[in-house]
Amino acid sequence: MEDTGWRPVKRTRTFEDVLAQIERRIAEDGLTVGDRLPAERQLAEQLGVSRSSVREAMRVLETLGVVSSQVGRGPDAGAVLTSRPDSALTDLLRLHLGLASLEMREVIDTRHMIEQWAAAQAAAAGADTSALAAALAGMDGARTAEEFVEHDTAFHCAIADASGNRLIAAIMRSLRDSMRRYSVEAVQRLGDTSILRADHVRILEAIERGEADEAIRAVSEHLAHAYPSLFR
Amino acid sequence: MEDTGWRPVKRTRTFEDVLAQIERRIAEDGLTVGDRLPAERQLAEQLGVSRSSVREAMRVLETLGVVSSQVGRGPDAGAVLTSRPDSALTDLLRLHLGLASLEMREVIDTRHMIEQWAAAQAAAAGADTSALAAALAGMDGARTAEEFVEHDTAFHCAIADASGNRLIAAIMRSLRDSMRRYSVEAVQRLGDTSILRADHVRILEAIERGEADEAIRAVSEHLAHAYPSLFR
DNA sequence: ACCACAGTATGGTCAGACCATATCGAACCA
DNA sequence: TGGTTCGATATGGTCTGACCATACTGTGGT
Repeated sequence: MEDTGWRPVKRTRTFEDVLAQIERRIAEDGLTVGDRLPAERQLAEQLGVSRSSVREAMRVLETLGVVSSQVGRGPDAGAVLTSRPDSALTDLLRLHLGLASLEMREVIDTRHMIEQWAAAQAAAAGADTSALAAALAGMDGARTAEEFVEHDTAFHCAIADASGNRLIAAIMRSLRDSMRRYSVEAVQRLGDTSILRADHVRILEAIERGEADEAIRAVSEHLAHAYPSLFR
Repeated sequence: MEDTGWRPVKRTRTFEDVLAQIERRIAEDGLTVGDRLPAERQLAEQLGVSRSSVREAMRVLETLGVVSSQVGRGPDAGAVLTSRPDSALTDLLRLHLGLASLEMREVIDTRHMIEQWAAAQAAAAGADTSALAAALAGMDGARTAEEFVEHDTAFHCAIADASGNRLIAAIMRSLRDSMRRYSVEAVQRLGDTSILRADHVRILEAIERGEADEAIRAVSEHLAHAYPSLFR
């Protein structure tokens, strides 16, 4: 017997339909950050699906950092459109590192690339360096490796922020978050952080003076100092 | 009356607990790609939660590209650990672009950065260029802008693959996916693709000859040709 | 050795209930 | 008039239990 009809190669799950509908509404209605989505029950009725399916779609959107759900009542309750790609990227990196489908080496190389680029951009753009100086001061006051790394992270994320590219900045934050433990160990192994401090000052001054090439060199040498075992 | 106890500042939802438990088991049991998670009902019973909560956790893991669920019965059924960060990143970018919380300019600048780096790495590592050549041939045979862009994407992703860094490669694929429509329009506006072809050949040869600096220059000039409106 | 078919484990979906939380609003009191 | 209290209500969070669709498993017959 001949089979004239098509069989769908890939089933479409209900929550995927819901996702598509929500995405369509975002595009068509021009929704943006701060706007509210309909309530779960309402959305379920509108789309003719169960609330469970709507909830699964919400979970996806929340995971991707696109909505944030609050309970209760009032203007702030419900699912609100947000823009938090950072935690999504952080979760992504952490889980894939945990699965050993990514290696720390790859994360650090990526960070190296981003940081050079961001420092050069910041220098070329004559970016504000007050956040960098503040982080530097924080490192000077740090009394544990954890504290030091916290402010060190702030310093390097501030460079990414200064580049003016929000995607780069988000990736940078996620990279730093996911390698935090590793960084603490690296600082503890290093013991003396005075070399790192000199590197930071050099980076800061290069950006302040608008010297992009020098900023790139400074970043590169800084990473070689911080993670000597990874550089050939 | 004094309140001696702490009130949790942030409620913990059940599915977040489930996520943490699954992540812990992945780490403790050393689970990796290809291993199976317990069935939803079984997991729910083990953790003392409802199946709904387990399912919401699964949806999150699936969104992050860490598990893949198949229905049915047998060794391939159920939730299997995978490593597909690409679609997660693609969804992330697409949604945030849709919310106007990211601009195409930022995506293209990021691509510029990655591509320079990847080309330099590939050149320095003496990477295999057969995939690049194949993509080049595909572009020559393309008869529509869509077809051209498809092979063009393959070419540039092959550069990222050749860098040997899977994180970079995944980001590259996502960037290209999310800017696909934009690329097609750019090619249509351009009309003649012979300049792009010359650029591609130049990039390919630079990588083959191991000339990292020339590869960087070639990539940079190529992007300036492809998106003239974005370059100062 | 092959094939047909019932059994079963799996995810997918639904309906309906109840809970916790936060606001709103009306009634009440000063 | 102003404030306070407290019930109503809208929201997400969770659970239960059912049923469906799918795809393998095993059994029994040929």
